[in-house]
Parts: sequence; structure tokens; C-alpha cells
Amino acid sequence: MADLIDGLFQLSFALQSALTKIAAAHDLSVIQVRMLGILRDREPGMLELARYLELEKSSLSGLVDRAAQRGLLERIPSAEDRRAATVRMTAKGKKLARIFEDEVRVAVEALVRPLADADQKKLATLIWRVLPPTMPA
Amino acid sequence: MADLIDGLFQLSFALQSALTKIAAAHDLSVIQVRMLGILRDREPGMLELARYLELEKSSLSGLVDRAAQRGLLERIPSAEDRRAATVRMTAKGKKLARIFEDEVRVAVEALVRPLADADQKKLATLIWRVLPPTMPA
DNA sequence: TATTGTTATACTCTATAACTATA
DNA sequence: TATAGTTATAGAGTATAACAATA
Repeated sequence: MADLIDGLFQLSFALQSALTKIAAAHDLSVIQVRMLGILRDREPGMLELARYLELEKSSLSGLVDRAAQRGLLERIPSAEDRRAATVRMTAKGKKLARIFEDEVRVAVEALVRPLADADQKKLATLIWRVLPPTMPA
Repeated sequence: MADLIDGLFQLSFALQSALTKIAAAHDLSVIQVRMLGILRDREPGMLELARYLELEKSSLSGLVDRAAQRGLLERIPSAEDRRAATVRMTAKGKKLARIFEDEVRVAVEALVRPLADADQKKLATLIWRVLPPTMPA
């Protein structure tokens, strides 16, 4: 069991480290990358996005500001509720997210290359059985 | 393969999130926790510790300052090289690290509880076959 | 000259509290 | 009053560049 716990965290840190480096190469932080990942197929309000990212709404303001300033996303004022706005990726943001995901895929493929196809499938199955059912892709 | 990549990152973020929350409950950040983990069985110099954590030496100065101010570790001047110092955990730091690790163990045990013992062993084996050989425990 | 470490500076990320505008 | 979001403020964490002390 100690082996499993150590392995899980070392794997997690290795993945985060890889993610951090690839992100930095594009002048992005891990949290910015996570935000772009969420916006890939959603157009959430600020509060909703903050909840996804487990951040306070005030923390999100600056995060969105900086990404918007780079032209990666934009605030869309809500038509019904004039207090509210949704966050939408721009074409530039989508392009960057796509490039980023490709690079991450290559890195992870290299990481799991030591495993035969059947073992990769087995690993994926075991991982998905551990993840809480509410984790969104 | 997309399943595996998604699963790996979701698992990684779930672990980091759990770690962040347990750390925050003890007024610690993830990087402070990692530092304490490394110091559990080492007494490295500043440069060595920075290398373990993949940080610049200047970043480490403040990190060590804050932990030292809380009495979790201390700088030990080197006898041979008067420029250098090693970093050593105090009894207080060791105690906190022990408590923290216990809480993390409980959380991860709960996470992997859906898996039967044999599957947990299988998962550990697969993970260790993926990790680069140089990853220190 | 090279190495170990700190300091100065600037930026991102984060939370808490107070605020604005709208519901 | 309650809610969506921003702003003010403070602090941690990070890097780059310049520095001090020692090798």
C-alpha cells in the first residue's frame, strides 16, 4: 500500500512537472491551462468557472483578465442578467489549447511507452475505477 | 489512449487537490509539503534542494525562510565551506510531516478503496513501470 | 574566476473583505 | 435582501539579475 501511495504521488508530480514545462514554453501557467481545458467545450459564467477550478470568484477575475488581455478568451455579457457574463474562448485561445494538448499527448505517450498496449488499457481501466464519478473530462 | 491520458491527468489533479486541502488545513502549501518530504531523510544544501524541487536557488531562499520562521527547519552552516549551508528539519517539522503523511495516507486509502487488493497491487506495479527510474521516493 | 547563497525587483496566483450594480 | 462580479489589499511563490562572501 505504501508503494501504491508513493507511486501515485510520484506519477502525479511527474505529470504536473511535464505540464508545467510545456505550459511555460507557451507562457502559460498550469491554472491557465486548466481554465482553457474547461473552456474547450463550455461557456460558463464566472461563478461556475470558479467552482470548476476550485477558486474564489475574486481570484478568477484576475485570471480571466490576464487571459483576456492576451486575447485567449473574452467576457460575453449575459443578455438576461445584466450583472452576469460568460467566458468564451477565442479562436486564438482554441488554437493554443489545441497545440498545447498535442504536445501533452506526445509527452504522455512517451511516458507510458514502456507499457504494452494491453497494460496501457489495464492502467486506464484501473484509474477510471478510482476516479470519483463526478470528475468531468 | 485518449482515455488513459485523460484519466492520468484527472487522477493527478484529484491527488493534487486532496494534497492542497490537507496541506492548507495545516497552513502549508504543496511546495512546502514537498520540501518537508524531501527533508524527511536528507540534509541537502540549498542548491541540491533547489534541484530536487526544480526551483531557482533564489526561489528557495524565501521558501526556506518562511519554513524556518515557523520552526519547521533550520539552516546548518557547513563546516568545510563557509559559503554553504545545509537544510535540516527540526523535531517540530518532523512531527508535522508525520501527521501530514498520516492524513494523506488515509485520504488515498479511501480513494483506492473501490479496488480489490489484487487490483491495487496491479495498479502500483503498472505505475512503477511508467515512472522514470531516477524518481526518488 | 567560479561557486554558494542572498537580495532587489517584478510578476502571477490566491484569499478575505469591501464594494458596485443588478435582481 | 440576495446575487454576480470587481476592486483593494496582503501575502506566498516564482524568475531574472545583481550582489556578497568564499573557494
